[in-house]
Amino acid sequence: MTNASIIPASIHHGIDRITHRAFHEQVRFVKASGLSMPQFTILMQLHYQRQCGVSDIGARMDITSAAASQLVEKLVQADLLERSEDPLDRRAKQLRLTEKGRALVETSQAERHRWVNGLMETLSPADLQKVSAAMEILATALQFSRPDKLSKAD
Amino acid sequence: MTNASIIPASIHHGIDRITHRAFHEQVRFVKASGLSMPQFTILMQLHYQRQCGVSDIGARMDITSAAASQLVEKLVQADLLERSEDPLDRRAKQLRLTEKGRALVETSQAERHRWVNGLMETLSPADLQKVSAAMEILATALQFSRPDKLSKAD
DNA sequence: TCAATTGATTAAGTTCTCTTAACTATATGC
DNA sequence: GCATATAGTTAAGAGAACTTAATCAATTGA
Repeated sequence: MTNASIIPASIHHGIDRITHRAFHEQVRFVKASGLSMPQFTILMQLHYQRQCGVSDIGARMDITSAAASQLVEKLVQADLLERSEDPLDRRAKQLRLTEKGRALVETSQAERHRWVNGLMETLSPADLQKVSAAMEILATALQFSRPDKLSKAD
Repeated sequence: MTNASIIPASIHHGIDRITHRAFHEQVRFVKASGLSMPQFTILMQLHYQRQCGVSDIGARMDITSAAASQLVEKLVQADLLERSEDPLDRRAKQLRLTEKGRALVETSQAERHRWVNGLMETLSPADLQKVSAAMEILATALQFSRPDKLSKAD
């Protein structure tokens, strides 16, 4: 660790507000889409993970694989997820977004980008540049820190 | 608007990843706290809004006031919300966080700050400084843009 | 003053998530 | 080869969040 205990409060405050806003918009979008939050969460996980099995879903969402299986079933029915047999282990299933699923995720991102743009347009070019640089730094850091893949804890 | 249509994609990408991570951690925290997401959403709304009525909750969450009333009731039972009569309009109720409610929200923020700190500690002091400056800019912008208060649309 | 509106609650019923338990099929290891 | 573990599904039922409809009390306004 390069610098411990000197993290400026401004960072916490900024992340708090971004989270609050993003969360609110996300909930609205999902509700409008007709999906439930858990269903949408699965789509997002697969967007960032490309592919995984049913029990991976359960592990990440802290629910049983039975519950995960039921949620997945609905998404498959809705043609948002593709569920195929893993050729290397025929017990397992490979889950992926369908074209329609991918499109929905992209729409949700586009919605987010819309209000982000509204925010950015209020900034001076200099501030915009600063925010852009910082975001690149953050995105890179998040890329490496991700507890995304799979934390096989317990 | 000072600058339209030239918003760098890096900003979108960064916000996307922050949102994804923050969302995941938030869901885990709420689940562990024993509350449901809608319940926790109300606590967060009151954290940022200090006080509001039952139907304000419904409006913001896109649910009927009947539903809002039921959710509020549970939070009052759990001693997380205080519900008192509005002296200026005795039909209305004033909702506020109790001390316990405030503490829970603060714990959720502390949890977020924990992983944010973990991320920040991987950065060089120079990058940390850049992120800090950008976050101040963003927090300020969000303060002014907020659709938080009440959008009395339709 | 009295009708219409508004804020909130309650009741009844629907839908969805999630759990446990039982089951199927495949894989692994002695 | 056979026992055991693993991936996933299904069924039954509990619990939560919603909705609509009915109700009550307080406010507004013509």
